[in-house]
Amino acid sequence: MTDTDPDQALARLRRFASEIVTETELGKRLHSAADERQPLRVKFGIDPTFTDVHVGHAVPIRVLRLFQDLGHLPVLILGDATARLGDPTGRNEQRPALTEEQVEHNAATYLEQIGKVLDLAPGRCEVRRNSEWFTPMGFFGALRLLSRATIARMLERDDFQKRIEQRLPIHLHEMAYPVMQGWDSVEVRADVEIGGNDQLFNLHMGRLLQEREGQRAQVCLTTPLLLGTDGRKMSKTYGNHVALTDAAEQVYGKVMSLSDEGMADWFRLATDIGEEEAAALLAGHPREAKGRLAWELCRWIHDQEAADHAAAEFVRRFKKKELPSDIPAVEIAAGNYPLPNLLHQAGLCNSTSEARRLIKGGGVRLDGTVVADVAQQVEVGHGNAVLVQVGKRRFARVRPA
RNA sequence: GGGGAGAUACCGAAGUGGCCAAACGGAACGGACUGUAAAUCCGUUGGCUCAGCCUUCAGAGGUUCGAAUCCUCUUCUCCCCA
Repeated sequence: MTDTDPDQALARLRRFASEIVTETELGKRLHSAADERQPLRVKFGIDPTFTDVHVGHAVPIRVLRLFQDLGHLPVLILGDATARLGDPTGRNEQRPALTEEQVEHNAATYLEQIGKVLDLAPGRCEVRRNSEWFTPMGFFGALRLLSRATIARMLERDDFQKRIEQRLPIHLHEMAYPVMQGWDSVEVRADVEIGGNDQLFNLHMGRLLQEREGQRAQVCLTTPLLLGTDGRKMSKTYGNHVALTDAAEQVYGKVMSLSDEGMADWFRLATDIGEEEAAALLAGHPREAKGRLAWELCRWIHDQEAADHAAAEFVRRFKKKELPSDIPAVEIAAGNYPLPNLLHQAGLCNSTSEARRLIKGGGVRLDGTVVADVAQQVEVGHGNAVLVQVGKRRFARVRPA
């Protein structure tokens, strides 16, 4: 335990909270934890359904980090059991089932990435997998657990409600999801659970189940959902996410294409910049503010050097409209190619048809000049690398293999 | 167990014998304008040896000169009744 004043701790946590159930209760627990020198057990669960953790996921993890810095104990739950089922939250269809191998692989990559935000050292953090208790539970154990929730309660969730209205299938096992997540809280005796604000229902389920088990119901702290590059909720499914595995240039570029409206949230949730400084930045030119934001994100996900480089590269490419300094080289068999085929072979387009369309649309440059002729022949021979550009972001130097 | 409706391209959704590679909308991509923002405007959106050809409308068969459209079976979903 650190000696941070509990009231101060609460104030710092509030920055990330969209809702706290209840704030009074959280305050009390922070106080009693300090008095008894007994860290709070702060739970956060993440299902290893994909290979990348993105910045949106990282928000609750940052809250976990904050709790950790305040001397509390994060309990990170890798939902290897729940991942195989799939969280129906916000879904209008069932998720595909994952195999055990996929889940294991994803779990490993998740831990590595989460380690960038949270100190995972034993003693500083507890990492659990929920297969630990769900596997031995057995069918009847599972039924006993499910008997604690009702259909009516589940139907309060509007994602289920919508699916019913739209006459989409809802499978029984999908209803099990919130109950499983709630049971995790019972198993780890969570004092607090963190989650995105779309998780509120699931977090409440944890309270309910804990009470039935005679435990003190956890405090729920939800964080606002970070919006992705297209203004929708950040999600891998939408492809609008900034991943913790993205290269610095990608991170910088993606952040720069955020909408202005979303910026304030990003400053608050994804950086450590203080409120006043953030307000000052936001009052200035949005481009400057966004540049700072992009730089901060790069520094966080990579390091300062990478951030500086990404910033310089960005200016070079989009302000001065120069070519990027590192254009990937692509080798293909030497020969004379019709332009569409060249683009396809070099991997810049998915098909020659797509290449033709882009050429007709004026989106293709050869050695810096727009080429609108579909029939253009390009010689790929010894010594002469051809600089090919498709749109604003796809570049390659094509040379013979 | 019985009855009814349905499965169309990335998604939503028209089409119900030839004029359908398939309306429309969303999304995406390219172009213009910019701050690689948003908004707006224009274009594109199955593949190819590209003014022509080839493969698509849940899957497998069938009818027909010709099928996304009709018939049979299969798989999946929704609704109603038991």
